[in-house]
Amino acid sequence: MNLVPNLVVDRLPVYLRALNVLEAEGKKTVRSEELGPRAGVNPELVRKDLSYFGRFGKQGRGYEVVALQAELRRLLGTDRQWSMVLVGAGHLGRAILAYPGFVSEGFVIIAAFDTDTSLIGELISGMRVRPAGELVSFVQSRRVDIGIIAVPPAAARRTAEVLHEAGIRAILNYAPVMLRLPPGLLVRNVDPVIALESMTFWRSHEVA
Amino acid sequence: MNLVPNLVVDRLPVYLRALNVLEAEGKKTVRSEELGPRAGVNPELVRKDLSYFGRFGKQGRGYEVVALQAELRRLLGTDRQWSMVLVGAGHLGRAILAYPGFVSEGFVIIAAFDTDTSLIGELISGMRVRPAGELVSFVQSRRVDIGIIAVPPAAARRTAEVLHEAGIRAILNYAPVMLRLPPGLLVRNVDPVIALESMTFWRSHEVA
DNA sequence: CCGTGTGAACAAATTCACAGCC
DNA sequence: GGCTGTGAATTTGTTCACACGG
Repeated sequence: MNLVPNLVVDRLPVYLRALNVLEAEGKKTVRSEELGPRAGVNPELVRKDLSYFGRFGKQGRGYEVVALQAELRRLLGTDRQWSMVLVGAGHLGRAILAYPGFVSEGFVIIAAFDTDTSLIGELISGMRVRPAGELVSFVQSRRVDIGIIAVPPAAARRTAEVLHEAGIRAILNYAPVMLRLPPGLLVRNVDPVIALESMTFWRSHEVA
Repeated sequence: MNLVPNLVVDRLPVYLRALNVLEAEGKKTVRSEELGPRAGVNPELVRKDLSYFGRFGKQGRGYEVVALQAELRRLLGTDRQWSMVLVGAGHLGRAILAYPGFVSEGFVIIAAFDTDTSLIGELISGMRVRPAGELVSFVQSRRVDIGIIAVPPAAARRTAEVLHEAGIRAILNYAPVMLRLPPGLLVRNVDPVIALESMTFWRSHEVA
């Protein structure tokens, strides 16, 4: 499965999102001609991408919405739960704890940590904030799949190192810094400013 | 400037991030050999990418950190301010209003809107929440470059339409839905679940 | 002599176009 | 007849390798 291109994998969640909408709309089947545009790609790319993993469609009919949904969830691993720990319980951390979109897709935050002693013990969205010093022992005593970094930029690298040393191999990084990745560690950045800048570039270079 | 590949443009903000770190570290110059890894790409790609826009380096020396920073900011348009309106003042909206990373890069939120009457008039991070009904007239009476969508998924498409009709041509979408884009409208999605799923895919297919 | 800038070689991704199945 | 699945053609992106400037 290492022969599947990265870019293909990155589109699978997008297809799943589109299927969730189709399911909510009560559609039973969908053609690549419709699924493509809903995911922002063209139809033949949908077919090509899916063909890396199997033959999920039926000629003359298209794809069964619910079946393809289940198939993608299985491929993405979201047919099971993934447990996460949050580091940083400031504004961003609070919003992350309150975000309803994680649990519905199988991502569960099981603990939150912060260095700020004034926050420790506080309940945020029903979650007690623990002292950062307990992070390593917590991770080592439980199955934790993913670490979420929501600390200030200056603390991000150190936090990533601590998480990695504690045995975590996947990090969702909200801090606006690029983390240099040790081999075997997966990192995804959530960085709205980078997203904004890729729009302002085009707006700044318009011919009009 | 339309001949510049999209992928190249997407990497410019990443280079800028790396340069910001280098500047904070007090480095005066940087070679592509160092800048590449810090941005998660290899050195020759840095040189090739930058060469689309000019010759910023000096042979035998590398790039001047501050000068390249300024050059990239100019290219990305972040040498000026971009004004944004926020739609949705729930948990997510609050975190967005409190996020310090926007202003430092020239992105300023000038108004916040919500449909929830119990929120209207409330002060969040010093910003008064306005009724959603005032959104269109506000946008039409001011220069607003970017709309930020932080509403529940079901309301996202309608919000995008309203922003677009009011004349906004760039949207930062935090709602977990893919917006079908009218031509001329730029959209970037900030979706942590999609980021997570592209990691769980690989973790689910490991040979080990 | 070191490191950029860049054409040329290569690799990867997307689109085309159609055979085959429902 | 309609739509998938897929090799082949094409386009796009990356890496190589080296000439050239500081």
